Parts: sequence; C-alpha cells; structure tokens
Amino acid sequence: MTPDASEKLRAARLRRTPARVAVLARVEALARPVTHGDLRGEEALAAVDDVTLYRTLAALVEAGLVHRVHGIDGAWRYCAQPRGVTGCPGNHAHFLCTTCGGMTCLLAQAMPRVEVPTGSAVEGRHFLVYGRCGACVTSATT
Amino acid sequence: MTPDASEKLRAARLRRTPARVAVLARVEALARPVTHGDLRGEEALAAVDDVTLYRTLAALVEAGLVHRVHGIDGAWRYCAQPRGVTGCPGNHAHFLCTTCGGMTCLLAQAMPRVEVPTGSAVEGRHFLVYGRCGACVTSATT
DNA sequence: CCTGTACATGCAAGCGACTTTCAGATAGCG
DNA sequence: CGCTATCTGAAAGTCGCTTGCATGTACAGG
Repeated sequence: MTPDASEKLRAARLRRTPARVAVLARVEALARPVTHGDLRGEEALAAVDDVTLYRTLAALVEAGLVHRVHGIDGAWRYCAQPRGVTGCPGNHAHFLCTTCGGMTCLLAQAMPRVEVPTGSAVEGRHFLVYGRCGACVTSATT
Repeated sequence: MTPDASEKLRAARLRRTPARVAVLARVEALARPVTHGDLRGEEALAAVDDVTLYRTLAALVEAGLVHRVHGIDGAWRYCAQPRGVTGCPGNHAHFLCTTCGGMTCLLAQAMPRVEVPTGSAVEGRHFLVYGRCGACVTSATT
C-alpha cells in the first residue's frame, strides 16, 4: 500500500529513514485523522520509538505531507494531506466522536471567514464539530 | 466586584462555598477566557487548592455559569457566560494568541452551520482562530 | 566503494494539564 | 443543633508531549 511514501519523502527533501517511510505509509493507509496513540498501537510501527514517532509526525507536518488537528480530548490527530495540497493544509472542518475518539475530515465544509480584533495576525483556524459518530449512536446503550 | 457571584450560585442550585464564590467572582471579573493556570496564579485564589479549582470550574461549566473552550495548546479556557445565556453556552468563535496564550471571545462570529456524516449526533462545536494578538504583533522582535 | 558529517534515533527523564482516591471538613436542610 | 450529602485538600497517578544526550545512519562528496 502507498508504495510511494518513500518518493514523497524525497520530494519533500526529507531523509528516507525506515521510521519515516513506515509512519507516512501507515498514515496514508489509514486515510483518516489518527492520534499518536493510534499509531503507537499499529503493528507496523511497533519498531518505532515513541519519541521518534512524535518527531517524525512533526517533520511530516512541517513538510506539508500531513496535517494535524487538535481534538478536545487534548490529543493531536494526524492525517495525510489530500493529493498535492501544500499551501493551506487541513483547511477544512473535522468531526470528533466523543465516544470512540474517532475523527473524520469534513472536506466539504470550507473554513468560514472570520472577523478578528484589529491588529491581530491570523495563522490558522480550527473548526471542530464533536458529538457521536453514526456507529456510536447506533450502538448506544443509553 | 461582581457582588452577585454568590447569588448566581444560589440560582444555579450550587452550594455557596468560599471556593466557588471566589472562583466565580474572579472569572467574572477577568471577563475573558482564562486557563486553570491563570486562575491558580491569581492572588485572590491562592487559598483554593488545585484540584478544587478544577472541580469548581467543572461544576460551574455544568451549571452553565461559565463556558469553556479548548486551546490548541491543550489547555481549557474558562469564561463567564454572557448574561443569562444557558441554553447553548459559548456558541461563538474564539481567538487564541499563540505567543502570549491569551484568548478572546469573538462574540460577533456566529458558529457556522455544518454538514456532518449521516447518523452522527452533534453535541457541540469549537471554532478557534489562532495567531498573534495585536499586542504581540506590535511588540514583535522578529 | 568509502568516509565524514549533518541529521535521525532511542532512552531516560521531565513537564503541564488533568483525574482519581480517600479521609476529613462543611453547607444547608430539618 | 445536629445530620448527611456534598465539597475540599493532599498525594499520587495518567496522559500527551518535550528535552537532553549519546549513539546510529542516510546520503553527499571524494
């Protein structure tokens, strides 16, 4: 799967280390925003150190290969960039399930414009919708 | 200042303990979203235990007296509710300064509607704009 | 192919935000 | 005034994440 992870690293001028290739390939394969914890639990990444995983993800974010969003549970979610997008990574809303912790990109939901106090410089925006995902609603025991 | 903190607690059917009165009064006096850490640093709340502060804030949120927003720095900000609002607390965007950590309510920015995956149940929304506030832009040494 | 070095990795330790547990204190009721 | 549900404080634990430092390695240049 995603045999070109190594190629993308090259294109982004990042060293193609085993850890990076594995992490990027896995994130792309999962194709949804995942936490550091999710990745740590991945069989394929068992060999990758905790700290390395953090640093690798940071490098990928910086290189624009993945984007990340902050969940209200205090954990960042990382998700592979939609093809070729580098300018404004992750410029869309996200849905977080407060029950299972799963996150979904709402690609259709453009980030709304917003008025900020005069003099402020906007660097980015997070639009997070949270609740319970379809699966968790269905399996609700409440 | 805000001599009615005690009254509000009564109205919300919360016990009027010294800690709660002090915390609510302080949050109302500050009139902007503050972190647990900000409050811990407040002279007026020096007598309040860390844990009690967390629990008190949680109680106030639950009672609808304050609303809270999550910053991308992983810390919740608490802010007194605009007068009388209880139904949909904190239903507006917020601006977070990534330099000084200060947060501002963007009361004018209504929370946009959003399309979620079929079957999901929305419980709330966070719209956070981040960057540098006017003060931090001005004093920029970069 | 070999080597040097800038950069990546692994490990241990640390930090900040927040939660849990439990014993002792207290608000507010009757 | 006394009782009880509830709140409080102290200590310890969890979780996500960062830092410092010594070792290892990708890859450019010879």
